[in-house]
Amino acid sequence: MSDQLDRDFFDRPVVEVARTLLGCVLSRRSADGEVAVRLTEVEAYAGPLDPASHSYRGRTPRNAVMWGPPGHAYVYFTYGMHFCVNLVCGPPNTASAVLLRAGSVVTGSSLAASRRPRSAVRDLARGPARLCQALAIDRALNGVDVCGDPDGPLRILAGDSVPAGAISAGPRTGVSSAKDTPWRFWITDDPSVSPYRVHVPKRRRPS
DNA sequence: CCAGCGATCGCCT
DNA sequence: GGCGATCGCTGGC
Repeated sequence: MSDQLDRDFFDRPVVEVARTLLGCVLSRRSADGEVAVRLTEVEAYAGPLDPASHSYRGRTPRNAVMWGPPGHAYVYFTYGMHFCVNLVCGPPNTASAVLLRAGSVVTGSSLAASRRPRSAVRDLARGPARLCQALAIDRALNGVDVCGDPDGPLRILAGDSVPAGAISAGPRTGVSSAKDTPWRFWITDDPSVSPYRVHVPKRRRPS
């Protein structure tokens, strides 16, 4: 078994944290059992100066957790049906966070599959909302400490370190602003990495 | 107060 | 590769 990361891990520049999180393990324990994924794809969001960040327009009730201490989960609801999970990074009060976009299931694959019955194994946590579905992450986990509580419902654990040469970088997915900032990181050629999609603004249906 | 739209996914062709 | 589902945050009025 691997050790839980400590708070200091997150008290660093967000891009460095993002790269280092690749290969680490996110474990979710619930009444049903445990599901854990090895992280294969992440994105860095750098706080109020980053136009793509939820904290860009300042503190709101939704993003309040981003201004809290590092090493906590920021869970948000989007598109009227999906949850996504971030890990808050330091230094404190910089409101930066890493979005966890994809992983491969390493523990509890049958439980994960029961939560996503139509999903192929490689797709169980392939995408930020699928990852939350496979791990049963929802609003109830917003703000939980992932590195300071060994008995917590959501923990981040050390994994095999990923060599720098095995990491790719590119623009963040589905983000309309700052598309020249290569702050999406993934393990090169890993099948659980989500397909890249450029942001396409939606047109309203003509009446 | 409320219209617009998003760090998406799954089903359809 | 296109499109509909579905809801709460945000900012403009």
